[in-house]
Amino acid sequence: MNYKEGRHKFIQAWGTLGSSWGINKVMAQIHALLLISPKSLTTDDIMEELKISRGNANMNIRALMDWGIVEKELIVGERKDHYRAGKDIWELARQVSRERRKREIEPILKVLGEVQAVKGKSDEVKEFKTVTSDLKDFS
Amino acid sequence: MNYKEGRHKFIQAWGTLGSSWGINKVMAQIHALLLISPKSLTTDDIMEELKISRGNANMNIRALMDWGIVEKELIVGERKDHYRAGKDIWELARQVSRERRKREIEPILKVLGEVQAVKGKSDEVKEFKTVTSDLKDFS
DNA sequence: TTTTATTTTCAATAAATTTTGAAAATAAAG
DNA sequence: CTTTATTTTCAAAATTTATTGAAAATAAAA
Repeated sequence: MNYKEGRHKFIQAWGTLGSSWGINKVMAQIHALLLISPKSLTTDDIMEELKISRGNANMNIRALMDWGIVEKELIVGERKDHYRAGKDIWELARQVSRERRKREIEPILKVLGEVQAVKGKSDEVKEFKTVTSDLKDFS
Repeated sequence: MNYKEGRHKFIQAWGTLGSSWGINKVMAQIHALLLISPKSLTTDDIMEELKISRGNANMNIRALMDWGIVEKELIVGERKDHYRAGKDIWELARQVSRERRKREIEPILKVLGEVQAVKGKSDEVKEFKTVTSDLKDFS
């Protein structure tokens, strides 16, 4: 297999994986591209490689930076911004899990806490409190 | 807070959480409803509670059964099928993680294995092989 | 077998999400 | 300050995904 084929295959697969985990496909693809790139890339590099518009590229790069998994790199003598992704997979996993906790787990924990205040002693209410409490402990 | 409010709040929150993890909102809501229900429920119960169509209910119940986290329960003397969800949260987590591995992780592992066959010894190729190999090990 | 109840399917529709592209904003160079 | 390069924004369009509802299929009862 040549490099171009392999790269394409990997980027596509990473995009698909992202989709099924609630991450925008292009966002995952940009991340894949930066991950395997030895050099940092410009918005134009990314647009060209993934055949996407400037707006799309810009928004998804921004989202990756908000997630803390892509950074701007200043290259002296260059006008355009360059971007790169950290190569440490464990650190990546740690950061993604930190962000998902903050964005998605904490809100549900809040709800699970709130609904403990439900009044009543019917079977329905007992089951409800048991399950929501178990979920809270589990998280 | 009364039971109805609490239940509604929990079901909504569980649906939202599902969405952001790539699980259909209604599928997550049906699961939430069955989780907190002391008795097994019929398709009509679910339709009424979540205000969804029969087709939608049916398809998502089926999907939950395919995931192995909801089961049919036969009630003697009743025509309609009844459904229930397991209450053990750890077992639930184990089952979800087993299914996601099978459906989503295994395909990407396959790709990561395949792309190791890329030929070349440029920096690009070296970086590509290092990163994809690290990802494979990590998974 | 015929009738009635229930479940399943799936084309059409609706809703949600993503993508584009061009204008506005910002930043650097002349 | 003016011009040019670059980035950002966002309404409109395109695409993807979810939902409906009615017909077909299946299963139980009469």
